[in-house]
Amino acid sequence: MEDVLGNSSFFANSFPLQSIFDFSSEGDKFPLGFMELLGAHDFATPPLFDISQQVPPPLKTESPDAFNLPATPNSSSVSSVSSEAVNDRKDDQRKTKKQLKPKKTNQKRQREPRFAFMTKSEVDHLEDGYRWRKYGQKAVKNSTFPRSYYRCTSTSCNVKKRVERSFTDPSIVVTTYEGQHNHPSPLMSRPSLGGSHLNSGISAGAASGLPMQRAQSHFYHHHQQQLPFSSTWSALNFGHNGSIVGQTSFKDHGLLQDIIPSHMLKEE
DNA sequence: CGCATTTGACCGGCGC
DNA sequence: GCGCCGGTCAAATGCG
Repeated sequence: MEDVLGNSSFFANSFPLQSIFDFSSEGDKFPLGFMELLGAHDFATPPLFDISQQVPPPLKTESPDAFNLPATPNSSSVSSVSSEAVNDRKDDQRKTKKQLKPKKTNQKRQREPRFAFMTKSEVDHLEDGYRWRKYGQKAVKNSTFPRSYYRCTSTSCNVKKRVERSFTDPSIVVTTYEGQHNHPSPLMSRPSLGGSHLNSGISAGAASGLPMQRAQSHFYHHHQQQLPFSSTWSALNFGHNGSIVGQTSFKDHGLLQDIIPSHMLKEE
């Protein structure tokens, strides 16, 4: 499971993404090309394509910056802004659920920043250095494949991810991360996983607590940090025949031209 | 025995 | 107001 990254990486379909996350209404294509989505550019423009389509800007007193880092690595002391909010709400919800006590939280559901990526893989659950527990599975509308919901097993870490196969290309797995790890990867110390590139690459992120967080800001979420993206991704060992679709050269259009539909590129 | 997965039920948000 | 849908819970079950 080492040399999987060479497994024909390319920006395969972009349509599945579009349909899945509906960045924009179908008619309008992307306001930004996929390149921007990947953070290849500095998109200073706000939520043109928030995958969580709900971004309620004025609801909380969170500045975009605060939103950017709901659970900062340093604030792993848990009590950080939005992540905590989510936790509270969930806890509340869980408790009240059985007792049918509908406590109306006035505020809209506050979501963690999310980012998604596509991976060409035969297996659904890709190894990304963290341990995940599956907590749900749902059938996806317009797709024959179910969507699986995972949560980080680390107690204080409420990072979630959902995994589903692309409807249009079953060989592609779409993984959406939500939230940020406030702990280093539990698997990093495992020698078995310690591919050299994994170790070296991920350590930078892990040192700060979260390898994923960097990539996160570069992806679909509209807040961004200037951090090395590709190294992070390559650092992640998406084992099991997995290869990040689009991990490769996004600095120029190269591959993209072949794969991304014209309407994507013409927007630039 | 402890942990992960499965799966049906439940809940809230949203569109009509 | 109602129904649909996405997301989550938690009991039951499986597995190492």
